Amino acid sequence: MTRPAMTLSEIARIAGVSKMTVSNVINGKKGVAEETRQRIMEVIQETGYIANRSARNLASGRTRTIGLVVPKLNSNYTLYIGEILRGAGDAADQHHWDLLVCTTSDDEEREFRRIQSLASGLADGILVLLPRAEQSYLSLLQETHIPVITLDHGLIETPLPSIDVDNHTGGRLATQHLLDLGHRRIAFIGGTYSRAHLERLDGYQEVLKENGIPVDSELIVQGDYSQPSGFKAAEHLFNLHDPPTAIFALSDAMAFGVMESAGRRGLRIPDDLSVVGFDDIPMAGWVHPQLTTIRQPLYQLGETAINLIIAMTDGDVLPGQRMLLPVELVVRGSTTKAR
Amino acid sequence: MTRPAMTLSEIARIAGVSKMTVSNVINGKKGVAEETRQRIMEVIQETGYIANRSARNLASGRTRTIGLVVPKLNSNYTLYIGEILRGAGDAADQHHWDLLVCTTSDDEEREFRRIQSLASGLADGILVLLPRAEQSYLSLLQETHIPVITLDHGLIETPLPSIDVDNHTGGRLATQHLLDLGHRRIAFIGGTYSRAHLERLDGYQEVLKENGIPVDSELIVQGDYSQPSGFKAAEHLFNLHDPPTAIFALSDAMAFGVMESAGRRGLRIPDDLSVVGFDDIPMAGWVHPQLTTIRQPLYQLGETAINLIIAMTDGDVLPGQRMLLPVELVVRGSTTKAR
DNA sequence: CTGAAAGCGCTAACAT
DNA sequence: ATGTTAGCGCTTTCAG
Repeated sequence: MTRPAMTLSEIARIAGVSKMTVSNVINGKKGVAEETRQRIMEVIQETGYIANRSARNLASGRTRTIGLVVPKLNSNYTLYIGEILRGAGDAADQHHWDLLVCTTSDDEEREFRRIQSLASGLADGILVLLPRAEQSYLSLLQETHIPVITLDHGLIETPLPSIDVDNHTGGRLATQHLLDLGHRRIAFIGGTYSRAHLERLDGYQEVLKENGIPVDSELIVQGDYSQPSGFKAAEHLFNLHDPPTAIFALSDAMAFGVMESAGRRGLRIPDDLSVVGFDDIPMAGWVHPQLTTIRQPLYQLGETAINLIIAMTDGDVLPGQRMLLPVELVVRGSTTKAR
Repeated sequence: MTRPAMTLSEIARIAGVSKMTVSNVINGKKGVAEETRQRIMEVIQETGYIANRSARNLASGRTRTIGLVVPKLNSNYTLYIGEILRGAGDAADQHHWDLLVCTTSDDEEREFRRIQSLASGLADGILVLLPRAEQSYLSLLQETHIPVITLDHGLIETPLPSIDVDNHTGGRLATQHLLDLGHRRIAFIGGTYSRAHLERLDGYQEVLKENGIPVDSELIVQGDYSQPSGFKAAEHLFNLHDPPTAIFALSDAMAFGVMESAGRRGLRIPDDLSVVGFDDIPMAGWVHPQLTTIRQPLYQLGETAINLIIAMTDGDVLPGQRMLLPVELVVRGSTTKAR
C-alpha cells in the first residue's frame, strides 16, 4: 500500500542474476536452468513482484489487449450487450489476452476519445459495438494502424470489417411463424432507426408480400427497444379500429411491454394475442407465458469477434469484409393459432 | 491500418522544434508561444498523431486510470452493477480519468489475475465490486502499493477501505413498512450468503422482535437474487400451511419471480399479497403493479467510489475505513393493507 | 519560451 | 545457460 513497486532490476540483483534471466523466467521462456528458475521464482514470490505493464508494452510493442467500445452497460436496450461481453471475455481469456471495455454513454465526444485512447497503444485491436455511427470516430477507425471490427453495427455501410447478425432472416422467421399460425393482422414494433431495424422490417414486409398480405402501415409502430416503448406501442395498436391479433416486437424488452399492456386490458396471451420478441435474453424464459422470440447468437458474436481480431493482430489473413451470424426462431408459449 | 504510428520525435522533426515543446503542447502546459503551438497542432492534426499511452505512463509513473473489478455484467443477479458503473463512468469522465472494467466470471483465478493486472501499472487505483471474498486476492490487495476500495463487499471484514450500502436499515425499512400495513405473516427471501444478506436479515428480525412478533423460520427462504430463485421461493411459501400475506425479497428480480408465481395461482397483488423488493432497478417501475422496493443509491455508490479513490491517488487524506450510503423505501403499488 | 540529457522498466537481438 | 547493449516513446529535470 505504501512502499514502491519492485522492478526487474531489483529482482535480478536480489537473485544475483541479470535482468534478462528474470525476464525469461517471467515469460516462461525456456533455456533457463531449473535451479536458477527456482531461485528467481522464490524471490518473486517473497517480494510480491509484478512486472510493469507499461514498460512491457512499450518494449515489446504489443499489449495483448483487445478494446471493446460499447454505449452503456445498464440501460435496458443494451441488456443484450452483457451476453456479447461474456462471449468476448471467455474467448479473450482462452487466448490469455485482456479485454478492455469502454463505455461512451452514446456521447459523440466520448466515442471519439475512447477509440483514440485504445488506438494510442492501449490495445492491439478494437471491437466497436455502437448503435450510432458518427463520422468523427469512423474516420478515426479507418486511419488507425491497428485492426478494427464493427459488431452488429448501426447505420452506415463502412469499409471496416464487420460481424453482424442475420437480421433479415430474423424478420422473416418471426413473420412466417405468425403467418403459419393463421394470423393476418400482424403488427411490427420497430426499434430506433438502424440497419438492424431496417433489415428486420424488410424481412417482415417481404414475407407478408410473398403471402399476398398487404403491408398495413398502421400496424408498423416505432419503439426504442425499451420495455416502456413496447408498452406504449401496444397501447396504440390496441386502440386501432382493427387491432392486430399478433405482434412482432424487435426486442424482448418491448415484447414484455406488450404483454404488460395486454395484461392490463384483460387480453390473454397467447389466446387473444400472439407475441414474438427478438434477442432471447434470459428473462424471455422467466415470464409467463414464456416468450416466443428470435434468438441472436450473442455469446457467439462476442466469441467470434475476439478470435477473429486476435487472428488479425497476428497478421493472419483478414477474412471477408462482412460476416453474418445465423438467428433462430425459438417457439415458446406466447404464440398460438389465430382464432 | 497499416503504416506505423507517429511518434513525438517525428512530430517534433516535422514541426522543426524539440520533443519537449511538442510534449508541452500536447499536455496543455503554458509557456509555449501561440505561434509555435499553432504550428505543432497543425502537424498533429495532419498526421493523426496520438501519444503512446504506455510510454507516457511509464515516463510519468501515472496512468490516470481506475480499475474496476466486477464478476459479470450480464447475469440477472448483477444487473444492478450497470448502474454503479454508470455513476463511476460519469465521475471518472469528469475528472478526465479512464475507467477500466474487468470481469471475473466469479472465478477465483481470474479475480486474482485481473487484480494483479491492474496493480501492475495498468491503473492508479482499484475498485473491487465482488460478491466473493477469496483470501487469494484479498492478500494481494493488501500488499499492493496503489489505493484500493471495496464496494458493497460480500463476506469478510477486511482492513481495506470500503463503501457499503446501509443494508441493515434497508431490512428494517421494508419490514416496518409491511408491519405498518398490518401484516403479521411476513416472509423473507434471502440472497446468497453474504454480509448484505446477513445485515438485511438482521434488520428484518430486529423489527419483528421490536413489535413482539416471533420470527418464524419457516418464513425465511434462501434465494440467489435471480428471478427464478424468487419464483421457486414463492412457490414454497404459498404451499405452507399458514402462508404469508406479505413477502420481502432481497432483490427486485426475486420480487418479480414472486409476482410471477402469485399471478399463476390467481393471487392478486397487492390485494392478496404484498411484495417488497430491494434495489429499485428501472424495471421496478415498469411492471404492473409497480414494485414497492428499497432503493439502493447505486449511481451514487459508483460516483462516490471514483471521487474517493482519485483523491486517494492524489495522496489526499484517506477517509474513514468504512463509508455507509443511505437506502430509501420507495412505496409503489405492490403493497397494501393486510385484510 | 525552448532544448538537451537522462531515465521510466522492460524486451529484442545479439554476444559470451 | 546467462549477460550485454540498445532502445521502445515519452516525461522530468535542468540549462540555456
